[in-house]
Amino acid sequence: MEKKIKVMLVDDHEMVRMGLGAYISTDEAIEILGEAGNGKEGVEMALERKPDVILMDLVMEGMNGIEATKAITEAFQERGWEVKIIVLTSFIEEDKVMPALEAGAFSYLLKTTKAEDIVRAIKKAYEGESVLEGKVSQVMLKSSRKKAEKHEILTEREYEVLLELGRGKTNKEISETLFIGIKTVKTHVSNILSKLELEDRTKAAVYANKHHLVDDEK
Amino acid sequence: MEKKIKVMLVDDHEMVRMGLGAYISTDEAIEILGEAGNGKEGVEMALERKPDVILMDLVMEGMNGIEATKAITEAFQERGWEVKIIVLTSFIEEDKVMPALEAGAFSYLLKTTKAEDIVRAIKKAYEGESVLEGKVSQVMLKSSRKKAEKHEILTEREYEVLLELGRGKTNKEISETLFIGIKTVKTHVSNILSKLELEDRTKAAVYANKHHLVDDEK
DNA sequence: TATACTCTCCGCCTTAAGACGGAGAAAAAA
DNA sequence: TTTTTTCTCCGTCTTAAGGCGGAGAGTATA
Repeated sequence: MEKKIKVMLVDDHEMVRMGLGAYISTDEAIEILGEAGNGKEGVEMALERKPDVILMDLVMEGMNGIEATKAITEAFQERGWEVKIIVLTSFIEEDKVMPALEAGAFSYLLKTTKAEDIVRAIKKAYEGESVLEGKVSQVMLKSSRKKAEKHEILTEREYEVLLELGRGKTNKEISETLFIGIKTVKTHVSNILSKLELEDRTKAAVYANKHHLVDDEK
Repeated sequence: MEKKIKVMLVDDHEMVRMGLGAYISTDEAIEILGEAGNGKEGVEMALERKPDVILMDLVMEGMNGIEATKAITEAFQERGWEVKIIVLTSFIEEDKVMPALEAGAFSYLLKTTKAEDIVRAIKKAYEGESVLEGKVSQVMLKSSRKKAEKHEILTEREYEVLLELGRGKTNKEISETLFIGIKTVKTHVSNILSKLELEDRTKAAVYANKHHLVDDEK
């Protein structure tokens, strides 16, 4: 029992840190190395204190959890250190599961997870065993067997045109934006429609928006 | 000091409840009456234990915070009881601020709020003073002085047509969905375009999507 | 080198869109 | 009761869209 698992918390919710910290530190095998309130702080503290396990929130002001995870993973790799990052998130954010894992997250838990299960996950992570929230594995499966999003078969130029379609532009407007002839735009649009199996530009615009291809600020 | 403020927590994150609970109960003027892990439980417990103040999470599985707030407010009003509900949320969910307040929320705080400030808010709520996160007041201002969303000047029927446009339908498809003639659809579409100051159906479709008028499931 | 892909642009043709103006019926408001 | 709205539909006219086929130039790839 001489060596405790050194854990760090990164979360911008003070009360979450308090709750987690309080519960976790009741476990003799674990010690809390420190807490950080945002990604940047987290990265710095991690490099300073070399934790074994980091509980990382995803949604944070400034540097978010994915960026912080990536930064820490890379920095530790360079130095030959090791750390397991457990991503904690409020609810399944489907589109962030894969990026988080790619960024180097080792486990993925929901914040609704019971405290004792989190402690268990920390121990498992320390021992090299990854824990993924049930729903997460489903998301992974879905995204792996997902027949490559249709729009991925578009060429680069076609994709650009699709974005403009998603903004509601006419062929003329697109031709002016991309500095090409209207005829060319029409060719691209036709190709896009047939590749995406859509009937008209309006459906393409809806497609682009539904798939969050377009910037969302009104 | 004989009478403590009776507080209840409703949040589906056990660790938040633990953190909040632990901190809050260190304050002599406050006692934790109980914790609930979802809206339904929260409503039942509130009716049973008659708390003075409820800290209510907004995002929860099953019955969410807004519904729970409404249910509790109504039930207490019927019985002539009083309770102050403080809504807690992870980040500014602009579109939920007003609904929450309308449902009867007394204060609105972010989860990033420091624990001591939360305690302060509880005491103020008990004394009848509402606390609104700075950003919240801005949102309220924005939504109150907001020049009625353009689409609010649409007639009911036009609005229905706009929804179909947002789904990418053609005039013919819309006419079949709404059981009206194509000519009629065209009239509606023309009116919509001129009212919303848009040039074509594609822009209308984008508009509908950007304003979340359309159901979002892919 | 030969092949394939991408981006660019042409003409021709058909049709869905959209503007403009008009109008009847029903319901709500003045 | 008169007026206003709303919903419905008509005809006409113009044009943006989109399908089809072809093609030259540049670049990546086998």
